[in-house]
Order: sequence, then C-alpha cells, then structure tokens
Amino acid sequence: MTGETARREAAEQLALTLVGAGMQRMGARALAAFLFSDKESLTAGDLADELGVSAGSVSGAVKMVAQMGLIERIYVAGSRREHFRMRDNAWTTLYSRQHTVVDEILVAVQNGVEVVGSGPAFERLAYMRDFYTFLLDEAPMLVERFEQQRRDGSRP
Amino acid sequence: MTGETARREAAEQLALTLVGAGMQRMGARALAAFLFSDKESLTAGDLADELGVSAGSVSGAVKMVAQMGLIERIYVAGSRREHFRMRDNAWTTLYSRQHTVVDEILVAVQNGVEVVGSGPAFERLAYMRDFYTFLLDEAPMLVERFEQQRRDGSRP
DNA sequence: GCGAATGTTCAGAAATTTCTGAAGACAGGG
DNA sequence: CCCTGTCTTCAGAAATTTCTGAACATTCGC
Repeated sequence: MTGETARREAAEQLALTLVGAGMQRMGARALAAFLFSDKESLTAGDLADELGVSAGSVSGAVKMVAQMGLIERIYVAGSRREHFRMRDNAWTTLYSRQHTVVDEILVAVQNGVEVVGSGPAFERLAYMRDFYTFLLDEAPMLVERFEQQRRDGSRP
Repeated sequence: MTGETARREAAEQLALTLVGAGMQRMGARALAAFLFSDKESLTAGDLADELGVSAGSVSGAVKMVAQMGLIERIYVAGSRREHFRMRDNAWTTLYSRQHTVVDEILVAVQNGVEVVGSGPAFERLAYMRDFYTFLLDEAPMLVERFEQQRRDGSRP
C-alpha cells in the first residue's frame, strides 16, 4: 500500500542521504518534505507538523534552504501565513551553487601557488587549480545541455 | 619572504575552506599538509609534528584520506615507518568519488518515485532523478576531456 | 492604533562530532 | 623469543553543532 507512511519514510530516507552528503539535518528534512509534498505550497506551520519540530527549528531550516535557492516564498491571497514552494530549477541551481564553494577553494589554492617556490608542491597545487578551473568553466555548459536534452526529449 | 610560516598559513587556510566544503577537520589538515609538502613522502610522525596533534588523530585522518583515494602508502627501503604520498590523480579521483554520494541519493530518489503516485511530487522527484542521472553519465567524459586538454597543452 | 496570528531570534539544553592519551597489536632486528 | 619502535583502537573529555522554548517583532484586519 502506498500510504502516507511510505511517503514519509521515503522522504526521511532521502533526507538522511542528503545529510550524508554534507547537508544539515533540519534543512535536509525540510527540503525532502517539499520534494515529497503534493500540495502547491507549504507554510511554516505545515512543516512543523510534518516534521514534528518546533517553530524555531522550522524558521532556521527554511531560511537555510531558501538561501540555497531551492525554495521560494510565494504570496497566497487570503492567507496571512507565508507560503513556500520548491523552485522549478532547484536542482540545477543547487549544482551551480556548489561553484561558490569551489571558488573559495580556488582562491586558497591560488594563494598557495604563489607562496610555495617551484617544486613538487607547486606542481600539485597548480594541477589542482587547473582541474577545478576547468570544472568551473564547463559546468554551465553541462547544465545547458541537460536542459536542452530535456526540452527535446519531452516532445518526441 | 616565502618562509615556512607563509606556507603553513596557506595550507591551514586551504584546510579551512575544505572544511567549509564539508570535509572533516583533521582530514582536511592532513590533505593540505600533503599538498603543500615538498618532501617525496610523509610519515605519520611527520604529520603529527607538522599539525601538532596526537598520533591517534593522525591515524584517523590518514585512514580517511587514504580511503578517499587521495593518498597512498608507499614502501621506503630501510625505513620501518609507513610512508604516504599524494596520488597523482588525486583530484580527478576525488571528483569521481562524489558520485558514490550521488548514487546513494539517486537510490533514495528512485524509491521516492516509486512510492508517490502521479502528481507534483512525482514530477519533482523524476526531474531530480533525471538531472543527477545526467550528471553521473557526463562526469567521466568531463574528466577525460580535462586530461586530454592537459596532455595537448603541455606540449605546445 | 489594538489585538490576534504568525514569524524570528537567541540563550541554554541536548546531541553529536572530534580529539586525545593510554593501552594494545604488530613487525623486524637482535 | 623478547625488545623496541611504530601504528591502531577506543573510552572518555572537549568542542561544536543542533534543537528547543520563550520572549520579542511583525503584519494584517478591524
């Protein structure tokens, strides 16, 4: 049977793997709740109920996930609460976001390249810099290609 | 002044950004030590000195970084200690490694796709699955292309 | 403006992660 | 075999992260 329980379990399971990938617990749980919900949007109260946590925790989690660009606030007429929903391009956004992390690493590596004299360390650092620079350059094209392919594929 | 101090500071700085990217502290510090060293190899003792931590911590850190495939044990004649050095393809390896994480996420997502009936949640989960599947497929080609480009470039 | 509903912040509690130090395991030389 | 130097394991200490609950802020309808 494909009940609410199975859905929740699947959501929690996904949240766990996201935590394993480095995401914070509550943010991951909130994100999974959005992913698995069939409602158009969720309020903070919905999330608190669904996840069984305090309003404070929800506030923090929503803030984080919103900052990652994965969900957005929407205005719902006649409702005083704030509604959130997943953004359409959440996953490509998330992928692109990782680049800010890589950027920071590159800055540190570049600094290293400048500090060490020529030698094995220099070679290693330069290689690392080149590889990550390459990835950074290529990533947008990858995303572009995915979207292209998706457009083509959905009209067979 | 390109002294030892500047080198260490640069190494610690890189370690910090790696921690920011989700790596564990001691593992990141050990990795940075390898990156920035001009020695052919480092022993656990070298690392303990360099990082100012206990043998136990070094043991754990080395184990982790080795498991990630970034360093390897090497045999040094006449030395009873275990020597480690960075692997040549450390960065491309690390990049590929992230796929195991993505794989786990995909398993959870696939499970979700099967559990939810058709509806918004299904659409979202299917999209996520497709995107990450695409990335997983494309990644090896990216690495390949980088290596190709590097070979060509280094013979101008 | 007032009141009610909702959202945010923050100090401290709780849980988790990380590090250490000491004990034990292991390998090689004598 | 034992001894020495080296590495690993692990229980507990220390540090860090995460969650809560209550006080405060904000918004909207009236």
